This record gives sequence, structure tokens and C-alpha cells, in this order.
Amino acid sequence: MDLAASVGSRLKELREARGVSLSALARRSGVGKATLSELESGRRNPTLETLYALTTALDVPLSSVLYDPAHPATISGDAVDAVLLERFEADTSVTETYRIRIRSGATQESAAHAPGTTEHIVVLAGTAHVGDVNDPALIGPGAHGSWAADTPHVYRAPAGDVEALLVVRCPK
Amino acid sequence: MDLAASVGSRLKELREARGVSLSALARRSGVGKATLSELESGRRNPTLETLYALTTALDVPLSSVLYDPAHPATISGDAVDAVLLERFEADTSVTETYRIRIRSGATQESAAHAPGTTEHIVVLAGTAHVGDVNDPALIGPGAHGSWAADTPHVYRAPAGDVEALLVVRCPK
DNA sequence: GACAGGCGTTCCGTATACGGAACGTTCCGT
DNA sequence: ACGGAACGTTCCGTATACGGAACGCCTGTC
Repeated sequence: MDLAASVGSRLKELREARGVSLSALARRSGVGKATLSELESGRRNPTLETLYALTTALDVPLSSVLYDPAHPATISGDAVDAVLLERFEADTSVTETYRIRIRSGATQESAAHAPGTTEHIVVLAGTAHVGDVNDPALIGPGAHGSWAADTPHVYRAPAGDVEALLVVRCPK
Repeated sequence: MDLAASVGSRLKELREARGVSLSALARRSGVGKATLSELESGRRNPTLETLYALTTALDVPLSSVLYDPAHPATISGDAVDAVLLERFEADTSVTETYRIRIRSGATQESAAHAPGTTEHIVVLAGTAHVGDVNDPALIGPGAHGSWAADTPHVYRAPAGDVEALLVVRCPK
């Protein structure tokens, strides 16, 4: 996937999640409507200045629109849709926060990640069956679970779609 | 400090730390020498494509050249800056996810929220002292905590800034 | 139905980020 | 001392990212 296109769609996600129109964001950020329109559709290669104006208007750190193809943390699969909300890089670890949906009745297994990787989930709606492949936990709305992700683990929605936040933390 | 200038000097730092010459990096990354020279001195406003070519040639994630100068605080109190990442409305509850920073040495007390409100925290960096005002928990990097937020609770960063995700769930 | 206001897209002139080709400088090997 | 190579900077023509001004499309109001 093209870099500009992925940044564009990420910007669009953030804008729409806040219920802001393209015109309104352009006005607030001082960026031209033409620029923003073509940027969101991936037809432009934005400058740093433009990106900064937009991310500050959206109140997110600049880094949160930068998908990094070097670390393809694509969790999305048959059963899980994931949208990256934020990425935080510390001295010794990288933490990514995703908004995920597990489709009703579906199960997704994930292979072991890098050693030392851990995951957290906070379930927003529905009941999920997640965690170690041999001992997944049942987690209901408002509850939290965590597990080591350096062994195979599973995401399952036994009854009804599950909406959740997933936090993946892996050492560098 | 100007954004382009700070990114430029950060690039220069990374390049020199590797003992790579400006010409060599330009050659390896496919970026013009003129571009790189003026970029490092802060006289240019680079495009996303240029930045990406340079950071991959340096083998660092794109985000590592982006200082985040004074991230704007929206819901901030004395000790806590918070940025809303996402808001999810279910049948019986509303859940909001914030990216927060607790300033080093500072303490913030929060009054009781609506009955039934709960909060979760996942600490990204630093160590936080958070939870019920009478019994706060000590939470380190990568760890999770949760507490009932319908009683007074506290956020504290005893040593060094704390970066964290805060999830607030309140019934309708 | 006519109109006004907001939306996202497209067109267009201008500003500027881009790479290539010069340049002067420094550091070598002979 | 001299040549050659590599360095970082500056100049320049071209490509393109930019904002402003149109445009067509909806939705609401009188």
C-alpha cells in the first residue's frame, strides 16, 4: 500500500471519528480544502508543515498518522478488523493502540509475536473470548484482560460482535 | 523552535551517529544532496516521501524524527493533559479513550463521577500512582490498573512524566 | 419551487521542494 | 607539489504541493 494513501485514509478516519467535515477541518487548520481533499484520497504527497497543521487541529500527535510499513502490525484478519488509534515509542518498547471489532461467531488465531510482547484488551461491547490459545479468558463489557503475546493466542466472539480496544506492547 | 529545523537537526544527529556522510546518505536514500543539505539546516519543509526515504535508509521508524513540540492539552488539569482518542457509545454505556500525560511530580485529584463509572489505565512509560484516593496502586510501564471512578480518585507521577492510556466508561 | 448554505471535488496560478550539475574545500596517495 | 576523490554548499530548471475560486450536489427553509 502506498504511504501517502495510508496516511490519507488515516487522517480521514480521525476526522470522521470526530464528526468534523472536510471543510471545517480545512478552515480550522488553515489548510486548503483542495489540499485536504486530495490528501485524504492519497493523491498528494504532503509536506511536514501540512501534516502538522492537520494533526494539531485534530489534537493528535503527528506520529499517530504515520503508518510504518517496517513494522506491519496488521492484526486485521478474517475475524478481526483493527484500526490503529495511536502509536507510542519509548526508549525500550513500542506500544500500539487499536480499536478492534471481532465479528460474531468468528475466531482468529494469532501466531506468537516477538519475545516479551504483551497485549491488553478493554472490551467496550459484547463478550470476547481472548488470550492464550490453551486458556483464553471470557471478558465482558467494561472488563479488561491481558496476556503474553509471544505465544500463540486467540480472539473469539462467541455471541455477537465484540467492540474493544487492544493495546500491543513490544520491546525494541 | 521551528518544526522543520528540529526535524532537520534530528536527522543530522542520526546520520552522524552512524558515521555516514551527507553525500552517502543522499546516494543510499535516493534523495538529492541539495535536498538533504537544506533539510538538515532547517531551510526546507520536507515532503512525507522524502522523510520516509531518509528514515528507512537510516533504518529508523518515521516517527523517530518527529519531535512533538509541546503537545496541546485539551482536557488538561493542573497535572494531567488528556487528548480524546475515541468515543464509543453502546446501548447502556459510553466509553471514552484518552491519551494522557501526567506531569512529573504532580498530583491531580478527580471528584467522583456518575455512579457506576469505572476507569482503566494502561501505562506506556513512567510509573504512575493512580486509583482510589485512599488506596492508589503503583503502575509501571506496560501494566494495567482499574478502579471505580464514582468515588474520588487520584492521578500522580511520583518520578518522571507518565504517558498512559485512560479508558473511562460510564453508564447512561 | 426557488433559494441559501453547507458539503466534497476540480481547476488554476503561484510558491517551493525536488534532483542534477556546478562550485570551493579538505584530505589523501603518489 | 600535484592530481584525484569525496565532502558539503549553492545555483537552476522542472515538477508538484499549495490556497483560492470556481463547480455540482444535497439538504433544509420559506
